[in-house]
Amino acid sequence: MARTPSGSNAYHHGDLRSALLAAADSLLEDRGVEGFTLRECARRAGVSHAAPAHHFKDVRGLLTAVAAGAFDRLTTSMHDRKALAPGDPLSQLQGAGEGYIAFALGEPQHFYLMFRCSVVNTEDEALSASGRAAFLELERPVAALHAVDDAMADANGNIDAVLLWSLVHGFAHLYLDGRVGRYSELDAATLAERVIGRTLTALGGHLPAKL
Amino acid sequence: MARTPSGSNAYHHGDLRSALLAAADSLLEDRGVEGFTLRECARRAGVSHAAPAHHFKDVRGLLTAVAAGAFDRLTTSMHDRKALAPGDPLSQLQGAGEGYIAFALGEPQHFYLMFRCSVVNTEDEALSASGRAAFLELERPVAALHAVDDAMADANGNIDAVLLWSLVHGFAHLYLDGRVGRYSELDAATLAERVIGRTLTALGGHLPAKL
DNA sequence: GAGCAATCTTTCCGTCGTCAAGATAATTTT
DNA sequence: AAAATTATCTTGACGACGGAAAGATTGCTC
Repeated sequence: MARTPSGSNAYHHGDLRSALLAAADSLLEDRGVEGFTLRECARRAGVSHAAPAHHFKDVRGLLTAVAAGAFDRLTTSMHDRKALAPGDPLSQLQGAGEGYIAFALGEPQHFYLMFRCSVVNTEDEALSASGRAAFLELERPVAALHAVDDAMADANGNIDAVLLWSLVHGFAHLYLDGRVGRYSELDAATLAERVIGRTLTALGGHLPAKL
Repeated sequence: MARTPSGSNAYHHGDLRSALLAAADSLLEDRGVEGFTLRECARRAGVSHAAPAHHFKDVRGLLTAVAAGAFDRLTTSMHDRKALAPGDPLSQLQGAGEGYIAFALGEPQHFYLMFRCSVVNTEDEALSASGRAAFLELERPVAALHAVDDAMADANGNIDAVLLWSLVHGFAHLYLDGRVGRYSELDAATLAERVIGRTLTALGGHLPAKL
């Protein structure tokens, strides 16, 4: 198993599946989703253009696997930021949001891919599992916040999760498109930190009544 | 000028540019950005596959024009909603946000296209003008809100515009991806209304100090 | 060691975007 | 009004793409 140490075997690469995923990652980073090509991916892996079909049904299958891996890294990014933050729900939410945006800015092409449902097999088991895991990182602190304040939970149900998720998701997309940069001299991370912070303090200061 | 009334002239369609734009609109709606094809577009316009080149440099040029038109309709959608709302800045913002999302849900494929910078010529003059006009519909009420409350303007600068824009943009994308539907039995419009409403009341109730 | 399954290559097909060259219609010039 | 010019559209070609089919090679199983 593992890879054949016999140098360059024309046949039976040994771990072509992993090699293709690595090639796909670098190709995606270089050319973006639109410039992604199955044949170029095979070329980078040093293999014929029909080889990937034996490991992934088609280009969609390959990109689906790439997207699943990216979701896992998104989860990690959010998780890491939360670990550095204080334990209260608001700080945890701030960390999760910043982690979300940090991943998007760090791997823009992967981030695009993950939400391009027409390019990816949304019914894939691994992909949807990784997707759910990622968003749990954001939803758990929201639930914790509501647990602290029952009135808020009753009044707003799961609105807040959707709200914060929309916020960081939209910010990431708009910033990557270069549509918010000119609005501020702040760098992306600082701007994101303030946008999330302002939202959370507003929501947090809005616990009672008022709606 | 205008179109030749002489029925089906093989040559000199008369208004092929408009016909191609119409064909592109319907094709985009049917197949999405990924399924969009210049040849199929020409087919729908009843013209050879090389004809579009005389009116649009390439497929990117055609899609750029389509995107510009879509931005104009986005502007209209926001403008119309604001016209129906009360005149106070918060209500205007609520209307603009709902109009933004209403457009996205009504023309999802066009909405996708507008923000797919790798498929569109972002340096196109008409496109960027239409884009700026659309976002002004959202930014003007924010400025009005800050004019009412100077302290807020000083403290938050243009953060609020980025915040609200990110919110509606992210919500639209996530809802279209089917990622927020299962979180609520509410239909999209109602959910959007509540998300925006909750954000605005939180921000509005957060005028003084607190940061 | 023989058969079998998995893996990879080669070849082929239809479609794509773009280019070049030719044909036709409208416009301008003379 | 006729000729020349320009704009518009078609046809045909090219290379690149994704995918399918068939053949070659290797590793696994019995």
